[in-house]
Amino acid sequence: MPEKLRGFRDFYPEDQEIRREIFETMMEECRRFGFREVDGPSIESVDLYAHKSGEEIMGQMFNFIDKGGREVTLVPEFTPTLARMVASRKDLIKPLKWYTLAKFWRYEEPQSGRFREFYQLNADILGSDSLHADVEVLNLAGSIMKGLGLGNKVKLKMSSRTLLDDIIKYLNIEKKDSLYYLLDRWIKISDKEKDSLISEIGISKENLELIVTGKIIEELKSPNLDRLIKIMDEFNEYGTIKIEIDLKIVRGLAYYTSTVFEIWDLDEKMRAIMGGGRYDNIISQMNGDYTPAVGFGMGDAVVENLLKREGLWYEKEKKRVFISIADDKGRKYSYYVSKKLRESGIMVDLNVTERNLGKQIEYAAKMGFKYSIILGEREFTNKIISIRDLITGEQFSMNLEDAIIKLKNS
RNA sequence: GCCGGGAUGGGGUAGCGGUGUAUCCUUGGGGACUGUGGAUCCCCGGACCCGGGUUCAAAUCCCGGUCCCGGCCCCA
Repeated sequence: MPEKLRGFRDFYPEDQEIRREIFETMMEECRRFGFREVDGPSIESVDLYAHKSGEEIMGQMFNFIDKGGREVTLVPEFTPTLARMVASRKDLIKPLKWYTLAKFWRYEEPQSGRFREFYQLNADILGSDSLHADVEVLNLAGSIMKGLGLGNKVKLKMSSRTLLDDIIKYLNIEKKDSLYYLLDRWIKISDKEKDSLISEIGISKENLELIVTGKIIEELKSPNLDRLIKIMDEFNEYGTIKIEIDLKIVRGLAYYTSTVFEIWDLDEKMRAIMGGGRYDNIISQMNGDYTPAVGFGMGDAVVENLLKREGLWYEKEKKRVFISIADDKGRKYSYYVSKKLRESGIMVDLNVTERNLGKQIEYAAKMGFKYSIILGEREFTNKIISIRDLITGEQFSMNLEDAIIKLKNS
């Protein structure tokens, strides 16, 4: 039997149904915030990602030569596609609030919370450089967390590239990139590596401490700091999840310009659940029109890990009805009954085997149905249906109209 | 791309050079049951990841690959 490809996943019903509910929760929250759904291609030209550091990025993309000789890749992220879509439509009324939930691919080694194919929700506001756009995007992210039942399990960590640049200037640090690198990897690297980076940057331990702990903001005056604090104040005004400044949040992407943020589980045992920030220059790099933007991406894998850890990975109870039949009259009657029930909006499954009644009811019970309707000559002749509650064992007979009311209300 | 640990029916496992048909549990299918339950009993199906090598003999030892779990790099 052929194996599935490394880093790819099969989703069986018992998991897929839960995933579907989670995705619906995310997208419904986007719509409630006034975001509109968009989608893009699954394959793009590698040129679209060329603004990132050259050849090195190629090893992390699922790229190949297509039959026409084009160098293409399965899309590794949404933002460049989004930028292209916005740049090529000058008639769009700004600001845009767009979301998408799609599959993305990266050719990397699979590990906890990371696969080669994954789903990612993206939500962005384009065409506003106001801090209120940042707030709206963050409120959406916080509301999604609440909607998933994770409101008190996670926190939002904020920083700002421009603020960090102010700090670098204030403290007279020359090796900016090395400092970014050090902060980004702060939790992961050993003291020895830290020391070597510290001496390379030429920063004093006291000053570094001010950055890492965030205490630096108490003595710094800067419009970028004011902006960040205003964002946080307004975010707290709306009130969804915890928020804090963490100057160690850098994010790897070159295109972020000011605000950057991540959502983490409270004890920071997992990877970031969501990440994003403000990217004001990508679209103008494509068509010259200044279109500032802010948004985030949230993958499915870490969310799933966290929901499982918190015991929230389970299917909400569903009302489901299975029709069992006792004889040929019942079989024929079942087509009429199932059609009426389905037309009234009730989800109905029915027996598609030659099994005897006992086996049918056993099947319905094992599959987790709440009710089994039983149809046979008796029901057909008397124009009734019998409903057996598979949890309590109670059984009633009634006419179809009353049964529809009962099934819809239970 | 690199490093560590794994892989035995659908799931979980025992066996770790030779011992009869590879163990046990579970799941799946059928029957006992011609209009009523996950019980019970009976029957059936189903596995040593792939390829080389060592050996009289390999599920077992060695090498390579694949996939899984985790970590590094990177993180969109």
